[in-house]
Amino acid sequence: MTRSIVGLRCVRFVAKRLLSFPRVVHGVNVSAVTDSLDWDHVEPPAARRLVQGAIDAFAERGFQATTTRDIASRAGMSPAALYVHYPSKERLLFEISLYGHNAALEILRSADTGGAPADRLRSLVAAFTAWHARHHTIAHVVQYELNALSPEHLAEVATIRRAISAQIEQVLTDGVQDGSFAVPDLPGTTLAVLSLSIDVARWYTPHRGDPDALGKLYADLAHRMVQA
Amino acid sequence: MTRSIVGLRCVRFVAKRLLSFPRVVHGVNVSAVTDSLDWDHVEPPAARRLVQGAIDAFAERGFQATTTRDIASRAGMSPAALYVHYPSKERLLFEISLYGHNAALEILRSADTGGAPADRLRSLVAAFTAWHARHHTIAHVVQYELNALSPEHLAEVATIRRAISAQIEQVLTDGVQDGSFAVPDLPGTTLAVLSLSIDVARWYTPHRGDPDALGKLYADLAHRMVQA
DNA sequence: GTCTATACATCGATAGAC
DNA sequence: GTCTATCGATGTATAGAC
Repeated sequence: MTRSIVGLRCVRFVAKRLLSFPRVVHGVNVSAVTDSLDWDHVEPPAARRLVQGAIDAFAERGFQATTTRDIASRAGMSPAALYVHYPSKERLLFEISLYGHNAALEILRSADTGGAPADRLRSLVAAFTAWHARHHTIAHVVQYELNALSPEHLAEVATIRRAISAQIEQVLTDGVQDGSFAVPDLPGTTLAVLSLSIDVARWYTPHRGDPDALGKLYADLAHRMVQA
Repeated sequence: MTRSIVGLRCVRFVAKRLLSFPRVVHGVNVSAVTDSLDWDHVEPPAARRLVQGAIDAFAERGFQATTTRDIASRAGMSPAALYVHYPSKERLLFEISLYGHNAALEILRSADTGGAPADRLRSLVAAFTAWHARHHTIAHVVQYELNALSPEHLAEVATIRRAISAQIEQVLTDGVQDGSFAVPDLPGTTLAVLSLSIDVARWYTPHRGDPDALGKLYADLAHRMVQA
């Protein structure tokens, strides 16, 4: 008896998964929109599916317009099941935003391999830009859903954002010091360089070209903005 | 009798206005956030107050998180009164978005006064950037609430957006032609120049400096990005 | 850990008096 | 053209069975 119930449940679950993937919304296939960022650290798999569904939904409609029903449905479960894994919709956003911010910072840090300031800047901008293109879905959530975070959670990601900004500013400072850069307004130019990459998350879609090629172009443009 | 009722209403109305202005939200005074863009063409004044309240609310919380009650309250009227002037919340957004896009395009066109491509580019970028800073509230709505528009309304503003893009691209094309610019990737660089200015609407607040000074800085950076 | 069912609040928009 | 009152839909989150 118990076995048959379990069996029925499994079948039902599989059927639901098959029915819900791929999904077509407004004529556009939005299945597996979530990019290749690793979410393996999220356990159990049901929680991971929720995170991936939430990223897609938040990027597509925005946090406020996304319903918990939508997120749960993308993860192949009922609305109530969401609350077993996350205490609120906002908490789900926070987990995504926090991990996304850390991933972006890590990309920047691992791209800063030393050498001449010009080479470092080019490497940083190329990596940061390509990340925003390649992971445009989560990048969109990271950059444009900040005001949906609670004040406490916002403060936490703001710390990471300051570290990201500091990473760029340091390279510009070094370049000014050794004379390879001419930067009249250091904070303003730092923000402009960041802006260039961040705004990619607003407009990028896969059909707009290769992320690495875009990174190279933007590295070029950023370098020209500051070179002496 | 009739007179006394009218009198009472006027008093009540004035009292409501005094109570609702200035407003403090989350410890921040948000009164008269709406910038100096002319909304004199919106008649009657009640409709104008709705537009101004909606701009502030949309920029502050986003379209989806803004309630019609909030908009009406900022305009000093009841929720129902909104529907006398606008048939829906989305229509209010569309009016704002349409006028904002047209204003931005007009700024660009009037800044393009001829001369050398370098001077034209600097003038365009300075004006477009300063506009996004000075009118950052409506610019935020213009740039970041597009997906809340109906498909038909989105198509209409998209036409204006293409004209804005074309204006920048033309200057770059002219500069390449006369040899003053070196632009390997014309569409990509056009987008990058636009990005720089547009992203201002994401981060700008009045305490971050003078819009015109920012415009000059960005004109400089954009020029350096493309000069031969 | 997932389900069905639902509590409870709030939203966009409407009805009808004045 | 503004109000009060409210409809019907929908949202987040919870209760309790399994």
